[in-house]
Amino acid sequence: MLLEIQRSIRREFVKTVKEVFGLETTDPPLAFPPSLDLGELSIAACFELAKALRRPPRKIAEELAARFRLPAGIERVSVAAGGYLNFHLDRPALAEGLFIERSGGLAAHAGLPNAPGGPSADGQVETALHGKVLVEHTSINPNKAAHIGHLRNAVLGDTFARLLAARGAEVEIQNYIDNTGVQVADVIVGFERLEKKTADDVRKLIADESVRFDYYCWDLYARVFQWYEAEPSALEYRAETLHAIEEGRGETAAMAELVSTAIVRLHLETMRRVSVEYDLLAQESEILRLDFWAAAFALMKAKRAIRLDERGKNRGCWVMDSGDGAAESAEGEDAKVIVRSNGTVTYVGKDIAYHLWKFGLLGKDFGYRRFYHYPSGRTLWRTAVSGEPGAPKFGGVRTAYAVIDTRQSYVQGVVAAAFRALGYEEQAANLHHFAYEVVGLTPACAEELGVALAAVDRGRPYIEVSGRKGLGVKADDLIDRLIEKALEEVRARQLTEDPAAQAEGARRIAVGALRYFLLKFSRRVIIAFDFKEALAFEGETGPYLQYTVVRARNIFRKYQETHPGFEPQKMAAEISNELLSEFLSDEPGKDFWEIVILAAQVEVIADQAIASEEPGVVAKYAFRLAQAFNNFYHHHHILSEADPSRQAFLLYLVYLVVIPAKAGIQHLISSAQMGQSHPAQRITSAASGRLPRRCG
RNA sequence: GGGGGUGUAGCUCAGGUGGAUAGAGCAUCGGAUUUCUAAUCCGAGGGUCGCAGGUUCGAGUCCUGCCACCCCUACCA
Repeated sequence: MLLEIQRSIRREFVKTVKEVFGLETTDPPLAFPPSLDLGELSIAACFELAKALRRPPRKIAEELAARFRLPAGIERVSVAAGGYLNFHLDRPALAEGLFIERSGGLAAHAGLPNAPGGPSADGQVETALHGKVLVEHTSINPNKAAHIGHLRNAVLGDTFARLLAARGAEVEIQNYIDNTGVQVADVIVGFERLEKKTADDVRKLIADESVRFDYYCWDLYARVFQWYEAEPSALEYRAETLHAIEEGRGETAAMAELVSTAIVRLHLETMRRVSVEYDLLAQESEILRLDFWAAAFALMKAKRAIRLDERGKNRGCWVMDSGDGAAESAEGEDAKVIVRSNGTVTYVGKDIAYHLWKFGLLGKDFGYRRFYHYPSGRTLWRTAVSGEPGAPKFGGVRTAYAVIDTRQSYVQGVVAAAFRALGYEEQAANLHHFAYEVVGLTPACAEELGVALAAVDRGRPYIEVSGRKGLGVKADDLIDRLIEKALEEVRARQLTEDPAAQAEGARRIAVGALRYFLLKFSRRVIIAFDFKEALAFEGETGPYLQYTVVRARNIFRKYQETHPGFEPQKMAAEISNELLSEFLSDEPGKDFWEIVILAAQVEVIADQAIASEEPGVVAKYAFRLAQAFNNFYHHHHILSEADPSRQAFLLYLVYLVVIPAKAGIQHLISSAQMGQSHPAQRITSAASGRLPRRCG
């Protein structure tokens, strides 16, 4: 609704400028005026035009205002201050249109307004929503338990994917599994050398229900590093083990397969607890076994994207001259090694191959096998050397997002540079490194976990987590703790006696709190994790949002007790245009209107979040909306309202707010699977140690 | 050395491709309430937007130079 209005204002502005001044302009940015007295949407572009036209901006704005043909939904245009062009919406019309959209659809709007690539999506967002979109996230090394850093990755990626889906994109979610890397090798070294275990021993350990296998590996991994430090010669085992795994030979490789698969299963369970699911596990083992690299290598040699370095420190290596403007590779200093002098591929090389496959540029495909069935009905597939029938078509997308921590920006840049060197400019532009910062621990938190800190460390803003030292907060421990605390709160409130219902409520609240906590920060800032903050249920938190919706629903529920058959979504018929203008008009209706206009912004905000790759934008919005509602809730007691038409209007208003609030919550926080939700709950008006992978 | 990030209230953070009076949560203090269960609401105090220049009608936002902290810059992933 609001998207269409914005679009028509932009279009009309460009047209009017051309008519009045004979000047070609681009679409002007639209902003929200500081106060609703000034209107709902504003354009500041007249200040800019003043230069070209050599006239005062205010005069320009006035002339444009006089000639502006008002698009549908706009009541009037005004000029303010030095030259702002402000647009005042037709309030009853907007409320009505919004209600119709939100209340489910109406054939009249069938699929039109915000369909992907349709007229309303913003230019840059349009590309993202067009065709199938691949989101790669989580990608944890399968060698030990997941920690909070991994949760941040998964929650960011999952929320972003939900937002894309809500705006109409077809989304494919992949989790890259580096099951043949050094991280796995290190744990295998631990099993084989430190614990003298056979593959069969490990198999028994995995089956032993009294042992948390991922926690076991967490400790073992730390022990292996202690050993490496005490005895550097032990590093030879690491190289040896890695080679055996890469080549898939012997009991070592079998054990690695056993361990990584077991850990992957545990990671899936952990992520399922916070409502994160995947479509495909893309494994490095298949990238190796199916010679994806060979295909990529041939391509790169043919297009001369890669060269054999014959001198300097990289002698004998195939390298790429890195960076964007790298003309000045003095003695190969700026070159990135892709193939080592011993002929093996580096991690970047494998990643280039994987990404080429993502865009369907490799000319090869994986085999696929079913791996896991989610209770939600989704099937998770896993790559395999030889597949089984029935697999959907994976990869071959036009746009791909890879959620990988920011420390790997350089490496990801190399992948994009490879694309460009191969002539895939468009794909390089649609290959998004969704970079986010890591999660550290506050010094206090680290000490709480039993780490002895030096005085310098105590003064730091955060302490880096380290898988090698076994320092970090395990995801499941945190979730357990949150659930425990939520359960106390649920019991204290005595909403229900049923223990099962209490447990379910506590679980939902815990997940909501955790997901919101991880989303409320911009992805660019380091989160210094602290139990007190993460366990908070008040203020800007997930439970605050959840409770807001509960309140709204309770109003309807109670009202239904005295008015059987009442259905909020059918109120449109009862609320006349006159009533709407009466309650939304300037003076008395300002507070109401403020909420309506805020509630109308969901799609605009969602598109903004997609364009900026910041799910946090939606989190902030959902919070503002909840705040506005809670304020309203306290000032207007609806059920005891004596005036029936006023009461009807208030109920109508609650409905307008609760729909986008619910949609916001579902996308950010909740466990509900969006695909199957009621159309009105979607964010579309009518269409219905080191971190992940490459780190541990 | 090179590349990137961060620096905004006591603390943790928001601040559309420059715009109209710099915001929120927490914490502190003061109010509201036996409810459409308050996981709430209202109010108060609290700011040299790291520093210095520049660009222009207008800068927290853009440019330049500094300062501080962090990350990357492996034939590791």
